Amino acid sequence: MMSMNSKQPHFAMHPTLPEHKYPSLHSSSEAIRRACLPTPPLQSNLFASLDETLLARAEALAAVDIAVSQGKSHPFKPDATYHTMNSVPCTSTSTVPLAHHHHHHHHHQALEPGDLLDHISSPSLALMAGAGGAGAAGGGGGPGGGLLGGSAHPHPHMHGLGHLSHPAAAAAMNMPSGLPHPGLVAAAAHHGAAAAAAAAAAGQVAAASAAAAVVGAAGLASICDSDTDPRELEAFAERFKQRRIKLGVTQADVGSALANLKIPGVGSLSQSTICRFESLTLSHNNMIALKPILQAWLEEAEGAQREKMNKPELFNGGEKKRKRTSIAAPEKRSLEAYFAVQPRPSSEKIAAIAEKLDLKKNVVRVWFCNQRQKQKRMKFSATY
DNA sequence: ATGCATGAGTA
DNA sequence: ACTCATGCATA
Repeated sequence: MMSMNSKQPHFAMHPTLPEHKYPSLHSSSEAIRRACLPTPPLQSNLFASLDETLLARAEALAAVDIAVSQGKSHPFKPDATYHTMNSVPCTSTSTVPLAHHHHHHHHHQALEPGDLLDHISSPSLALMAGAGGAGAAGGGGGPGGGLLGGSAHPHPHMHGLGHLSHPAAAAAMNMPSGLPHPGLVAAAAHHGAAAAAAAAAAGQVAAASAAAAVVGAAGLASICDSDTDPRELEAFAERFKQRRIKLGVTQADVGSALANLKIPGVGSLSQSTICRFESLTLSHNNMIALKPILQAWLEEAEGAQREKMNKPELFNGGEKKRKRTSIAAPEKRSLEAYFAVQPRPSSEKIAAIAEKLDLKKNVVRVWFCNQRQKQKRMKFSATY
């Protein structure tokens, strides 16, 4: 009832970063991408009118899939696992069997910050938080290792970066003309002040200052064209990974060590995010936002390493685990079929699909959201 | 490495 | 209700 809630992941204490940097390179790619992926008005209209037909077709396919798979190997509902979170009761037409609330907990996986943090004057230790521990790169050992978030509280969620590039992305995506305002954007990209101004104009004041702070404090290079060049990003990602490995630190280690950089507005990141950065499976803007930070860490870590090596600290951790919903292959194929005809189904359609597939509406909705996000990932941007 | 999920900020 | 950045859990 009063579940204080286990661990709301994000805290988002700070807003976004307003970097509207639009190198011609980038914008054109984005424009192209947008022109291709999203359904043009024409198609939209078609769907609007033929929607039922198409949907029916997709459903038919889905139905077949389901029938087949059910006959083969799909005796139970895919909803087997359901996370505890407050995943909304979902008025799902599905009977909502029983979401076993396995309640929350408080991640106390972190070690005693007070003790350690008090001593982390030495960069090596701080920057390499838990290095040598988990083999995240090998298979996952998540951040369970330890989060020395700059924050002293139990929640390991200290997204420092927050939504660094929201505005930029949003602006980009919402710019139907394809080519936004290169001038303004470009300028913003080159000057912190300009960026702030531009952001302010856009209504992202806080974000602007945050961005400026980040750049300044870290001594990170200002956002330049080269930073937005996909090829540069790719090259950096590769260099980063190699040097990271050379340092003997895992992706998870890097993520937690970021908090020790003490860059205003920058907290720790997960192994997932570091992994995605290295594999370019993040949005273009996300890559651009993270690059300077990871670069700063890399430099610090390398400097600290040759300076001195430290003794390992122990951390513990370990608490609750939430379950992850797993959508069975047949259902997934059906969803893909629907997605093909309508990437953005209405709430009603989502509900209908959910019912047909015997999945919770929320699960279906999220699946579509994630599917859309996937299309936008750098790797497959096909912009270059 | 990736699938499913949360949440802030927006529209 | 969506987008985006991110994360936990897991293959």
